[in-house]
Amino acid sequence: MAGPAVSIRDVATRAGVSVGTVSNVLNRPDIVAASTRTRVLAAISDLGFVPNDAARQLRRGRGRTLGLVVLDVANPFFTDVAKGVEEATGAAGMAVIFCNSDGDPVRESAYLDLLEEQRVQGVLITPVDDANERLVRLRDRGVLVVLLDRRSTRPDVCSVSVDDRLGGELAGRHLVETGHRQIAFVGGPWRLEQVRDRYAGAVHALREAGLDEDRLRRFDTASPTVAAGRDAAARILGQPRSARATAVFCANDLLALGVLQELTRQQVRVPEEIALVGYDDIEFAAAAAVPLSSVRQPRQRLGRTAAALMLEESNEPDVHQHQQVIFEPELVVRESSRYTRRES
Amino acid sequence: MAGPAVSIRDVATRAGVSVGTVSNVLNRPDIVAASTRTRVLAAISDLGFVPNDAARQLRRGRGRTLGLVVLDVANPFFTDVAKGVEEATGAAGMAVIFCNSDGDPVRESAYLDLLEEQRVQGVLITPVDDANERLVRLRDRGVLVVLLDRRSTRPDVCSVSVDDRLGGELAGRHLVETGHRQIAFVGGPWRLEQVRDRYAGAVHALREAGLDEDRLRRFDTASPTVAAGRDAAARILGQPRSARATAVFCANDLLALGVLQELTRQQVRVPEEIALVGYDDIEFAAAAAVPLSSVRQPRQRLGRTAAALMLEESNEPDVHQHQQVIFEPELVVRESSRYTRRES
DNA sequence: TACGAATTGGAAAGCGCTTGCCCCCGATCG
DNA sequence: CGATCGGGGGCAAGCGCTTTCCAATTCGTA
Repeated sequence: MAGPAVSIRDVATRAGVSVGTVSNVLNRPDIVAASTRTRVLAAISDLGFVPNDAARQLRRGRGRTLGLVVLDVANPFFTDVAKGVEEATGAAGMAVIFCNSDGDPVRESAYLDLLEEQRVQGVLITPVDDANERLVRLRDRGVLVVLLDRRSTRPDVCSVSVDDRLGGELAGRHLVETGHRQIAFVGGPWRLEQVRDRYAGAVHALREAGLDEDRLRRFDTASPTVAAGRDAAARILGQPRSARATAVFCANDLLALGVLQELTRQQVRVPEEIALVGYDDIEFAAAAAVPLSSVRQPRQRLGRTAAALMLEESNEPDVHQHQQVIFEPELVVRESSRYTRRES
Repeated sequence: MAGPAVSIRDVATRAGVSVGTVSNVLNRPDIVAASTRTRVLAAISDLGFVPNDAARQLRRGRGRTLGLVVLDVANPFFTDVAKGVEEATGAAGMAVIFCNSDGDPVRESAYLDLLEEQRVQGVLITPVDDANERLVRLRDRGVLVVLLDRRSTRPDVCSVSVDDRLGGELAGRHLVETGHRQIAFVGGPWRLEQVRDRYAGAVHALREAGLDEDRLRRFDTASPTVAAGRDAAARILGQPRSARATAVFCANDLLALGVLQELTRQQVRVPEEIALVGYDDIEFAAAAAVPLSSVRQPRQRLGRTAAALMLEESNEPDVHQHQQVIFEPELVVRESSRYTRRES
């Protein structure tokens, strides 16, 4: 059943050359004479030889894979980021080990162990919390680390992120300008820096408009998922009518979609009774029951840039400058917040 | 910067034992005396030793990773499948290399090469076409192969799928029963067996009702995405009113969401003017502008089962029986098709 | 024709780990 | 009390590949 497992030696024998020469054909084809090269290549394809990357990696010290650790595979935001990463790495012939921490520090840590055992070239990660200690240790061992969707606090670690504070501000300002004075913020877990920053941005927008910051009421969620969104909406609707928010700003679109579902179920009209703004502008936001206003992030670009930074650091360590790339988000207004409230 | 790369030898020295003993502590702790074991363990943690999986793999012949090749990472169907896979493999301490063929045979093949180089234990794959030849070759080389969301035609290859024909039938029958006589089928690329089977199922439902099969009109799409769905809807609406379909059955929910968007944009009422049924029942289907009827598949279970099959074959080759697992889909009726048409 | 330079390919030393084999030593048995 | 037994651990041979160092061959040139 299991084939004969052809190795570089078999190729060498068949081509009538030494093992070293075959290796050269594989890695530095230019230094071997054309005639020998074709002969070796022929032997390779005759035998169906596929080099063993483990052996290569063992010899070279580091492999051709890199790890990508995200908070949630099921979140389209992250799948788009992953696409960007893949785009950049695929071109460089590298494999991506895709890990899903699910926002759980324990799982995150387990995956980091695994990646370390694999001797990956580097790790692109959206950390669950500020687990910098663990990441610094990784780096000290020679594993490149690039923070994804999170600003690095250390000058010697690259990061690619989007200005979440600004995003929060855009959303907050938009809601204030359309007349809202009681706004609910749905997000969580609070442990996530993204959530805190988006909240802070919204608070800033309120202050800027001369409003008291307690106009923005936090509804924490256990996770950034559709189900958690439905749950949060139920809590919001549980408030006495007079104190109830007239607008909801969600830390991501999954939550917003959940909120929207629950509001619809309870027959609350969006945006007339409650306006809604999400975050990420995932593809499904535009297709929602009420097309969702959302803060757009350059998702694929985020991934592509992070991967590029890593590859650069890996291939040209001397040229490479550590940097914190920050993109700007952009507010996309759709139905869900297209209703201007009379001041009350 | 790069740390001292501690190897098993350093651990051995520090613990005052031989390299072999350290290895034994790692792999067969029971055969090592308790006192030695604790000493070694202490050394390991003092030094922060992390075993090099490449070396282990080289020695053992095969690694602790497996490949998962899907048609589209951005499709929630596949991310849910991936979650199932991860669930099963994570428990077994295995890593998943997540690959995205994007429905492109070339990319698929490139990823297969890569996985082969990595000497993965096995590959879980939703093949782009019936590229069985390539997969059989893989198998002959000792790489386990399990087909995912696709029925295996060979008795010696495991597969886990959902009965797509039945799914198509359920959708078709439902539409026929609610009075539709002109139905559009949106799906593609036609190359995908899933698409063809779902279509065939719907055709069967028509026949069963004594209707001519040309009542089901195919609108092929280049890809199973939201954008392609919008495009297909435009084509459907381009038909003369009299011949225009009163219902659309889409080969997946992404397409259905796209169709819905375009219909809404052109102010065609769903379901009154045109009813809509999707496939997969992704989470976003229920949250759509008009909640989408859809054929539900046990997504996570699909992934979990496939991974379990692979692990079983890997760990207990003698016990293992190759099998073709087939789950049954289920129709979930929501707003988008909840309107019964008068016969015309 | 002959010498050195340049080119080409071979030999061999590991990379870090697993594992079969063997040895040592204290315990058990006749 | 000597021979036997068996558990614990050391030794060393590679796994498949890369890469450095050299030897051999070829070519250009005087």
